[in-house]
Amino acid sequence: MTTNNEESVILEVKDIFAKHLEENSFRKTPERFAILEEIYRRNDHFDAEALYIHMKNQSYRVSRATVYNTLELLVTCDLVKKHQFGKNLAQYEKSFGYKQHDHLICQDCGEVIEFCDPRIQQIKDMMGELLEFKIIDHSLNLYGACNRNCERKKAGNSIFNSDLS
Amino acid sequence: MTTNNEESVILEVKDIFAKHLEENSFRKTPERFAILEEIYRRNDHFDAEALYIHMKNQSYRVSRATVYNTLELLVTCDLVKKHQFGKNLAQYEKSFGYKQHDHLICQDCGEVIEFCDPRIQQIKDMMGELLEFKIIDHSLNLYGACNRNCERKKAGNSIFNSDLS
DNA sequence: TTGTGTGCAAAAGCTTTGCATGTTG
DNA sequence: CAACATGCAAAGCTTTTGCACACAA
Repeated sequence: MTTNNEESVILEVKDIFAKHLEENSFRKTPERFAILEEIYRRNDHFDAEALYIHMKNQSYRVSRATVYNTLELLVTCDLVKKHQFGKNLAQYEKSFGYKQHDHLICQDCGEVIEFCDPRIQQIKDMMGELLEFKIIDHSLNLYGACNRNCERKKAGNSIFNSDLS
Repeated sequence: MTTNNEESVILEVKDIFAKHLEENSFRKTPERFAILEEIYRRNDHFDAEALYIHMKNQSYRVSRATVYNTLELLVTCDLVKKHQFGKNLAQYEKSFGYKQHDHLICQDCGEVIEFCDPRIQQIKDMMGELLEFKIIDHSLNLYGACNRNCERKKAGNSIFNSDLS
């Protein structure tokens, strides 16, 4: 993950966001792009308040209302994904260029690990057909306890794949 | 689902709850058993407020604090399951004697359909081993739109509205 | 009798809304 | 210039907490 790559991703998602705003006659404000950039410089799961505080700390003048409003816009155009990991607190993560993945959450330390499994897509397809539902989205969270010392793992965050297909 | 069967289930879960309370030196209060009974007479997904209102409407004197406290106890001893269907609102359902199942949620009308798929257990087992996690629980929600008339359903069955009757 | 549980109301925490001001198109 | 977006603060909602009283053990 080079800095150059990060920069090019940011340019790309800004472009996507700009198009989305244009298509829906929303205004291209500096706040909206600043929030998008801030999100794409992160590599973790975060809540709205953390994002707001982090921008404040960088002396960026932005309000909670705008943060929430922009997050909603970004979710709508699939640049950001919104999660609920068992608490009454929405968590977000960037989603452009990411493979569909699910989450394993340690109930002791809160660590979130990502994983992929093709069977989940099979379940979606099958249940959609069986129950006559048009399935748009899903959320699969596994809750448990990491077997090793939570504190050390809290630092890192990894993506594992087990692609059976 | 005969009434006799419902009554015997209620007796059984009250017994389980009583044992759980004893084992943990919690007191067996009438409120706690009344809430348990109320939950086991329902067949839907409900939120804490709906349960509270419903008991109030039956002239049962109970407080929100006790409802939340008791729900927590019931979740701990696996008599009730707690869900988050994408909103900042916890939903509950009785869980004794129920096969493990997951949920399909209509984003238009809020209808909740339950389904089972053995592959989810396979995913849990595999990911637990692969990622060295002891998996305790999971939540799989599929979100989408039911292909048929949502509006009719919206009136009768909405998990997002309290049953005040 | 003792200490936990309860009811009530206030507080806390996350999110949304109203309004005056600023800025995009 | 008009309409929409923003900032700020207040309000809304769900859930938790503090305190005095009640009651289970």
